[in-house]
Amino acid sequence: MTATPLLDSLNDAQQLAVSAPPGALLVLAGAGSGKTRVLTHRVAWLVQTQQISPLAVLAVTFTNKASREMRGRIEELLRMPLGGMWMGTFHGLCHRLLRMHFEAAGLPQNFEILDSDDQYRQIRRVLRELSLDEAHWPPRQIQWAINSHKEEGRRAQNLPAGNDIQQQTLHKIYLAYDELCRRFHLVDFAELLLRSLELLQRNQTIRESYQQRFQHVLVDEFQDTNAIQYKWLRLLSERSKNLFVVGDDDQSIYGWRGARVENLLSFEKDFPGATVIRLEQNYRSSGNILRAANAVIAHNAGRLGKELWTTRADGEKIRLYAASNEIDEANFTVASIESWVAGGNRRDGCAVLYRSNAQSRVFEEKLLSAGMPYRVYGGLRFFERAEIKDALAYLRLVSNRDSDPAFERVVNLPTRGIGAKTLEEIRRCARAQQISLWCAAKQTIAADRLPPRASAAVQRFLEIIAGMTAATADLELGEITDHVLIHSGLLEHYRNECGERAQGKVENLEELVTAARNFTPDETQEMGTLSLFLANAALEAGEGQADEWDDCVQLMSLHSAKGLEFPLVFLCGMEEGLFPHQRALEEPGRLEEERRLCYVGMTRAMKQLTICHAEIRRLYGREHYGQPSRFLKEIPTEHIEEIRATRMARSYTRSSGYGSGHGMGYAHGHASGHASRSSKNAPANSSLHTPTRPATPSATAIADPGFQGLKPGSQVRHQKFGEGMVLDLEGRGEHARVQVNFKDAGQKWLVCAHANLDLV
DNA sequence: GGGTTAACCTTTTTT
DNA sequence: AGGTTAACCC
Repeated sequence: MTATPLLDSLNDAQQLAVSAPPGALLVLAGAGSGKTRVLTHRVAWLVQTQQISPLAVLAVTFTNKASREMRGRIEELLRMPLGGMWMGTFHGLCHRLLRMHFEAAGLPQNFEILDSDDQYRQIRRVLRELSLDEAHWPPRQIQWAINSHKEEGRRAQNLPAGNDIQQQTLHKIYLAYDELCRRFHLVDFAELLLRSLELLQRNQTIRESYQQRFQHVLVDEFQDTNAIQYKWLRLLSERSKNLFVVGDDDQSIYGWRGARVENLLSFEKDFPGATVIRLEQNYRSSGNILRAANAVIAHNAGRLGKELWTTRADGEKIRLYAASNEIDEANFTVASIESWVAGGNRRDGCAVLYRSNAQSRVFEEKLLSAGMPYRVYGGLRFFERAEIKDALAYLRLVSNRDSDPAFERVVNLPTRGIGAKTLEEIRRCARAQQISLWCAAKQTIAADRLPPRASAAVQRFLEIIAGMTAATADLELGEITDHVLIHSGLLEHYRNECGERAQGKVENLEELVTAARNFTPDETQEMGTLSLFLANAALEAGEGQADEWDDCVQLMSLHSAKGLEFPLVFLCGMEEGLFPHQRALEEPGRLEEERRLCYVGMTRAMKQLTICHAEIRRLYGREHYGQPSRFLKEIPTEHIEEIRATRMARSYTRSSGYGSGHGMGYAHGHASGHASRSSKNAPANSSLHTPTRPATPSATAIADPGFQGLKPGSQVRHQKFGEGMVLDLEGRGEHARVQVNFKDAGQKWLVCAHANLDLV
């Protein structure tokens, strides 16, 4: 028994962390080691035993979901509501700061949040205004570049103009974009963070009041923080020095979007005297799974170092299945799930994990034909759907007519005779006088610069908006939304659209009214409920799928799986080029992140982990010969059991929809399968399929004279590049190409007809 | 203004 | 391959 019941249910390391004395503290929390428990108990402990007011605590997470869950759990522990405690995502908290101190932050009170889609549109608008060709200046890349700058804290004004024309133009676009945002009161996601940081940096009074208020700052998923988030945290905890961060360098999988593991790796250096506590006891996975995951992650260099252990039994070995293609892979997976469910287990205990979302389709098809309910994570979320964004745009105009993004979006939706010409005229007027599109539209009509028809159409649009504003002034949010949907003509527009999708859109719009009716702002401010609703829609896009099925198989990318756990996990598509992803192989330093992703995937599994790879995979209309992922070779063989397909269960051709699966037809191999595992390096030689592979298109390609008898695994010599191994083949005849990994020259695609390759 | 065709892109995702 | 988006034509 410990001093407080809060600590009773914790292990030694967890107790140490939860009851640590004030100061900087890093909890290195391995997968499944009770990270969330430590965070929630820490807050509860501070409040309960240290007489810290919840108002003096700042707790930061990365997702709204995590934040909600954490709040709920702490409230449960304390048996009291945490009402005024500052707890939320970085973006949510920064937004709150900016709303409260908009003036000091140099923002108008009615600033609007741009989500990435809105931001993309604005960038295109800037490109248009600068007369830059989108083909040469891809908006996506510009968006990425601008966000990277902001996330590193670099303002356009402070950037050097750059040496080459590329950099100079980018700089020009960045400047113009920021100017546009300033002019129209727009704040993008990165801007929320940067602006908030600058507010604290520049305004001493505000800074000190928050530094004084927040006696304890706690951060979840610290390995995912980017440069400004880290600065923001340091600044806020500068006075109290109580920064409690929880993270796992081995689960850092968002480096590609600006997250800096370095923040975690150098924590002890940045905070001299900081305590580091390791949580290494894993409560999730059985021994085989855990040791295999440990072995894989051990291949990474530059780790803080951690080795998970468990008191659990070894459990089942990791099942390894070499599928002939992605269809076979899906059939096998579905069959396995079927027998698991037949054994009385829940479907939602099964997860199919993959590297890229494109892989989900085959699984969906097979699950569908097996009559197995499933749920795919990822994809468009509620507030990101086009029809919802249309409706929100109307609401935005009602709340603030000067919102240009909203104006652009719905001025002619449903179509009301306002075409590109008319719009261009209005835009020109707006640009020339630095006024909003709304004002420009008014002026354009007044100045009689439009043909009568167009003029009348614009006039009608302005009246619709003005009419809605007047009519909804005294209504509740739900009724406002309802009114706007009807009087904008939007609902009618989607009702008239035919097809299944249109019906879903109408349903979504109706759901929006429900969402609006149920919306209760969690902060009472001078801002109208409508504005808060709109800000909330941008910050919290809602669940990926509207209807959450009760008990269904879970399909998701490895990234989405972080933080979750399932008794039964399938890790699919474990092939070189797919996982680790080709793009990751091309960029230096990305391989380790892929390995961490693999580690994350493996450690999701509690009872049984199945890893699949396919010898041939059709992806984006091409067929690829994938060698088994290098990560497989990093798993000690004693943790692996190979599953072999009996001939009958195998789906050899793509067209046969054979083998919807009956949980039969797969034979369990034993540890003796090591020899054949190593043979997977040269899949074409595997005795399993070579003799019986029929003339699939790919097999034809191999027999094609263009390939001169090359196949994956062949050793070849090139006059210039030297020796190498064939990785992949595609196309046929004179267009046939071959991918070779040369010892010295690296990976290259060559046209067979010209390459003059010699078989070694 | 609506419907059709052609070009395009396709890692991972939250806010 | 497949889906979306942009240009294009009536």
